[in-house]
Amino acid sequence: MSINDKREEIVRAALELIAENGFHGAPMAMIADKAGVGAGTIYRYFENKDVLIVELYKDLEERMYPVILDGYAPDEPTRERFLHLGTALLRYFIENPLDFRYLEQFHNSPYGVEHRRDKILGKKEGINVFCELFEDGISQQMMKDLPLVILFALAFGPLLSVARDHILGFVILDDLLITRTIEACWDGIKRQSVC
Amino acid sequence: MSINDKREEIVRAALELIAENGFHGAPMAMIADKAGVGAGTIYRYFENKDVLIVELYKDLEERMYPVILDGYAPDEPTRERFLHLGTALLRYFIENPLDFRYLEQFHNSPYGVEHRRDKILGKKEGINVFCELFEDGISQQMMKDLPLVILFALAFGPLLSVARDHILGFVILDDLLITRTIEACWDGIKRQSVC
DNA sequence: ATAAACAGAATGAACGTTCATTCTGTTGGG
DNA sequence: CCCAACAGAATGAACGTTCATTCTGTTTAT
Repeated sequence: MSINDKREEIVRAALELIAENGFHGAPMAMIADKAGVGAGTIYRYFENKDVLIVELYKDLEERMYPVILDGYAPDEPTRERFLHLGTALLRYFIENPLDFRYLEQFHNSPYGVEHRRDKILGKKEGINVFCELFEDGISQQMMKDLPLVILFALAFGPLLSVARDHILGFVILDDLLITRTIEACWDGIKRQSVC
Repeated sequence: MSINDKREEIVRAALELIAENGFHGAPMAMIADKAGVGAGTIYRYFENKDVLIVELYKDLEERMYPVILDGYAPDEPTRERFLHLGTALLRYFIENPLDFRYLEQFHNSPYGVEHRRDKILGKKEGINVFCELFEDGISQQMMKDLPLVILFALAFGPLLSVARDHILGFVILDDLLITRTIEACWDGIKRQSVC
């Protein structure tokens, strides 16, 4: 097994165990076992458990963004761009339930809050596509004039909920249902025309 | 201190510590300390930590429902009923951040998933008001004809997100913003008229 | 006086991390 | 071409800490 394979195995094992059992249901010894390495070996690749957890998060983000942005055309109309991103994101979560569960665990932990604070205050890259989209939408008067965080909540809150429901088996999302859900999210953020 | 006071103190201490630090940042000894009782005393009131956690959850639910249902008129139009419930819920979370944080911790833990499964499959009471509202809305063709879980996600997903953002200080929700957010949620679930 | 309620010390299981040792592959002198 | 010497990767038993829970002696109420 090459060096990269070994790191890869550790990361994969950690992802699986943490996604399924949470941070505290994934002792280092168990991760080592599942990865097929000795307990001490993990520490040759990651300084400690916290570092492993954060690195794994970064890995996931890097894997995710290209997939979501695949086929994304910044010159399409706002609505189409939103539907593209929303659909891609929801599909990614459904097709990669381990990734989704891990991201949830991470976001609901102290790591996640810290990370979130950095992103919102310090404007890290990555979510920029989303920010731009929303800022465009507002300035074109296509979207409601609400603070960005609220637009994010309206757009992605439901998305996370339905992804979780699907993964836990509370609903089965087929293509039609995915489309209709994302369109409903759009209805939430779009400026309602007077009828 | 009467017997009920002592139980009350334990529950309050547990709520505070778990809401702020998570289940694993709230050791029994610390809860005992904060409650002003001995560590062993907790076990006179709760068989073990799990029982304490679940009982605390039930306490919160019982405290919450009356507040949210206060002033709720089942004969009002669907839209008004939805705005009432949504606003009341969001307000409750904002005014009781400890309760909110605890509920989040709970829902994102194995306890919560279990509980959720029971509710959705076994139809426990409590969320019935919400179910009725959505079923009404669908049959009156006021709401989109989507599975209940998805309507729930569209309605409450954003609500949880903004509550969290407010509590973490990422946004400050005043009365106007609360109203506009809930109205946006309504836009998400309501049937869009053709323009 | 008695028994229930209580506090906090004691207990043992579980965990993250360390480190002395083993294993593995590479180098270089003959 | 061979193998002795070596480097550093890998290992897992052992350590110290933390925690839920239990035990024990004391206090309190009746």
